[in-house]
Amino acid sequence: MSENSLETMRHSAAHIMAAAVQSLWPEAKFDIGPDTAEGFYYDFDMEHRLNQEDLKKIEKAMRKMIGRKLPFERRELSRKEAEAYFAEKGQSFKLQRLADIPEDETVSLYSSGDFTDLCRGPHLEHSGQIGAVKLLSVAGSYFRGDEKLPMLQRIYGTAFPSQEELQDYLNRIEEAKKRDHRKLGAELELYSIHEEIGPGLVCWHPKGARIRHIIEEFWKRAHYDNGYEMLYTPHVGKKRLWETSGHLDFYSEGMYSAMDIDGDPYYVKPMNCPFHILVYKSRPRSYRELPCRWAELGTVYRYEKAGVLHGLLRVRGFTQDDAHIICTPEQIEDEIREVLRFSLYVWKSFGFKEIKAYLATRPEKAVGEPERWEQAIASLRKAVQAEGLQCETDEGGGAFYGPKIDLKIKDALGREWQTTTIQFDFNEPERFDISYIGKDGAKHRPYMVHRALLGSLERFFGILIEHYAGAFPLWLAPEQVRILPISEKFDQYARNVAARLREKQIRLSLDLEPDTIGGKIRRARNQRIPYLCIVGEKEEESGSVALRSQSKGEEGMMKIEDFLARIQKEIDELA
RNA sequence: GCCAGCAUAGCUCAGUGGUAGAGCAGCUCAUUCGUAAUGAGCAGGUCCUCGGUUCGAGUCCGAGUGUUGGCUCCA
Repeated sequence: MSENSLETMRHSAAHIMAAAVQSLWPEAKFDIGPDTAEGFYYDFDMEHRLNQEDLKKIEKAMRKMIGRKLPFERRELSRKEAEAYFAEKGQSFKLQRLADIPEDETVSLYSSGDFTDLCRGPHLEHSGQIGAVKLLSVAGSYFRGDEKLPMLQRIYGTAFPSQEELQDYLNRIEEAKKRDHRKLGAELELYSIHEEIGPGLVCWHPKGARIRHIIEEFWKRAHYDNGYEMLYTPHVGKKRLWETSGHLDFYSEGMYSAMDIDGDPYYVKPMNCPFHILVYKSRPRSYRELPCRWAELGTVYRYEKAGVLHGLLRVRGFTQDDAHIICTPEQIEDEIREVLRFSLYVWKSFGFKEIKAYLATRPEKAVGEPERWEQAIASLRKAVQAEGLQCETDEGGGAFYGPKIDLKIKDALGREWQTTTIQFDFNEPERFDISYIGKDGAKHRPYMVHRALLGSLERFFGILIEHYAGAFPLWLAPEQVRILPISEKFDQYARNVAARLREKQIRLSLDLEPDTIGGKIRRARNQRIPYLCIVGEKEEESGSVALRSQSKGEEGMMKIEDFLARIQKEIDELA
């Protein structure tokens, strides 16, 4: 049985890679080798530590096998026979994988050349049908992904039908490297992380901070316009608070150890919710004042394992664009829908159009009555449908305290990023015993929803840098315009132009260095400045600038008023 | 945290056991220029840290720190 899909080809390529590894290191033990979204991998266990040189050797052996058009031969056999086969070969991982196969399923082996693998298939007819192959990297990987189990060596590779398609893929990787926010972050002087301060702790430089400020202003305006109020809350709280909230029971591995203040242990906050709840609890609440929509750009600190830190995308101190919505059960559906609508508006404003939803439902171990879970999930589902979002359901994937919707956005390179999260919480309202007085004069338990739209400002900034490849749209650009006089003779005119633009709050600089115009342009281009105004004799005579834009290049002479009108319009449209 | 790499000037990198190098950036001087690099000069180093081997370590060995690619986890 064979099927010539890309997945099948990659899976077959994984087999051929395993065969090549077996030919080079006969003592290797094999785990599994599936295809992935981008290619394939195979996990091995052996004494020899694989390196880059080995990948070349393996690739070479693979090419040979591909050239020999080795058939993939399927053989079905009894569980006993299969066990005997892998036991004889000393393939202990294969024996464990074999034990995972349900009793009623047939056990099949696939052979290609001297390599035989436990495999459901399907495969290509023969290895000659594998197109262009490339091995990419070696990495460690736990058996079954469990950190208590042995660490295996994983080789990642990819395969495409043709050399051209493979080259396209490799070019995309190159393009992604050029956009890497860590590289651009240093080049454009946006942020830095210092060994002396600590890993995962971010310093925002003037240009990065300027962008953050613009994001925050936009965010606050949008929240006020959409019925939210802002809170500011402290960075630390007593041990007792975190016991009440349940964080010390369920989240302690993410929290830093306590500090002593007057003999009392205090913890730095990993979340803002307990503080918001105490604001709610500061006096009795009536149903008339619900929903409460309270937002905060709350800076939190979470312990992340050293190996997972990654630029701005995974850090230990970050600012969540957090909010908590406390409302009555009758309001919950509208509230969820409103949050989702608001989130999509924010994403659109920042230039992200493709968005997918992931709904996570009740896990085995959960708090809260099942009916509440059902109502919550139903309202999440309705909201997603109402907004016409594509949605996948992750059954049992919710947190123990409530179901959630996560949004993933697609960037300019088609990569997905998890950002927005909208989470029900049936735990904390109980633990803090919060209530509201209903129409009936009785106390009722409100619903509570946590939500972060951008996720965290650090992570969002990282995504934004890569999405725009450092060339921020005009409204976000830290330096919107640079004025470049042709020579020092026109410095004064350049200053006059700058003054005209500054009156309109345009962020700009003047390049008065004694360089050639080519040198100045090059420098400005490298800084990804949206508009360059080149000024010389002709411009001075006519009260204009020679415009060069980041997106279109040379655009010719333009009156200062016309230029101002144009960029003002662009800024207003968040373009 | 675990596995495997990497760490030399602000940045990108060369330097295989014998006196630390280049380009760019910086500073100074000259040049006054029309759309992606004007020229010359100067300055710049705890070769990540600590320990070891050696007559001698940027180079070899060990430990630590940071970082990269993964695993696990997640905003």
